[in-house]
Amino acid sequence: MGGARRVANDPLRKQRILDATLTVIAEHGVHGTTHRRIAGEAGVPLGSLTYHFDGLGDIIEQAFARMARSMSERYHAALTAAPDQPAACAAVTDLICGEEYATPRTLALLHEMYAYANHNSTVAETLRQWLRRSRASLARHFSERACRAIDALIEGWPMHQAWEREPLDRDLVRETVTAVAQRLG
Amino acid sequence: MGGARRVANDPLRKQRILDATLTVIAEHGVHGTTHRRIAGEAGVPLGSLTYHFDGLGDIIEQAFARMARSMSERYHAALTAAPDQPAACAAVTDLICGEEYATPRTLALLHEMYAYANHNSTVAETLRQWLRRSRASLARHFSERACRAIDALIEGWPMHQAWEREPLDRDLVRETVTAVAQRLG
DNA sequence: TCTGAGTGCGTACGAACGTACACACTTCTC
DNA sequence: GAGAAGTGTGTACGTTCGTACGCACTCAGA
Repeated sequence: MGGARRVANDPLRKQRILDATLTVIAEHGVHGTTHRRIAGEAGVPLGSLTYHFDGLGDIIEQAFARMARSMSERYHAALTAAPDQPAACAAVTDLICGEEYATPRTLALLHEMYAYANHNSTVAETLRQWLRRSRASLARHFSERACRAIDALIEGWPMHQAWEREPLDRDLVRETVTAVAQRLG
Repeated sequence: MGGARRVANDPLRKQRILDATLTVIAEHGVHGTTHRRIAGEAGVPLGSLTYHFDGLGDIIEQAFARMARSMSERYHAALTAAPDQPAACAAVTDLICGEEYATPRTLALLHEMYAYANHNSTVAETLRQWLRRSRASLARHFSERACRAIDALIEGWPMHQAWEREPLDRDLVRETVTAVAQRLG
């Protein structure tokens, strides 16, 4: 019977492995991500990875899914807190310029995810979900057309800026976002 | 003496290998790019790669450099052809919506390059050069502040759109670009 | 206390990889 | 025609990878 069910010794191990995976990807890229590096980063034995996951692809897919979920939540929280459109513009400006979203680690992971999604349909679906949710968060404050333009700005600006020497001009970002929001309704 | 200089049988071989490398990267990602796949795609023997290049990293670096140069030239040509700012806005709209720049293959390669540049300083420098050149092309028609915003749009919009089902709304893009250009000088 | 089912891990193996290198081939000089 | 020098390639080697799997361990039920 199923009664003799043992419980896992370390229930958080799966999540620790996924977090370690994201660290390895951010540091070495997907092309440098291996079972052994992940195990070393997470401090777990090599066999633990094949026990909890169905291969390296499965680990990477779940790691990206985990990242997408946590980013989606932060995104949603930042935008739903805004009472009106000017506040929403400020929130978007924070997302673009801020220290939370546009960290080097996050941007590196985002690039890796976009690149990997081109070759893995599961990650591609995860990515589409996250784009859909972020647009839904924007739609509370902006017209559908404005959403598309602002989404492009949120996407492109930090990515470009990551390769510049100087920090982003916050006033310029806010002015651009506001202009787009007003012009497109 | 150096007089007995033999000439290469196939002087275009290096370029064919680099083009094949880009094809392999677009199809399998950097993480799935190997000497053997490149050789197969280019139709050259395996030993030919180690003869012409100093390892796989060298091949990838030169392939990305080749891509950046050709894209930079197209970018420059599209923008210098525009006589005034409205024409430049149209050119930018074409870059974002067009069939030339925003192809699935090009976008996939761009993502791979951005991701790889985080872990390879040579490719990072190549990327910075290409960003500098594209901004210089924009600067012929727009203020420096407008350049930054438009650059972000060119970057972010096709990348987002690649994951949508429906094609881009050309009028929306043109209106956004024009609005940003006017508002920021 | 004994048993058995489920948990978790150390190790080993086949495959694929990057790279080196011995060797054929071609063309120029004498 | 003989030798030299540079071009290009087939193959083989050492390494590292992903993954499988036998085995130790733990505890619920009898």
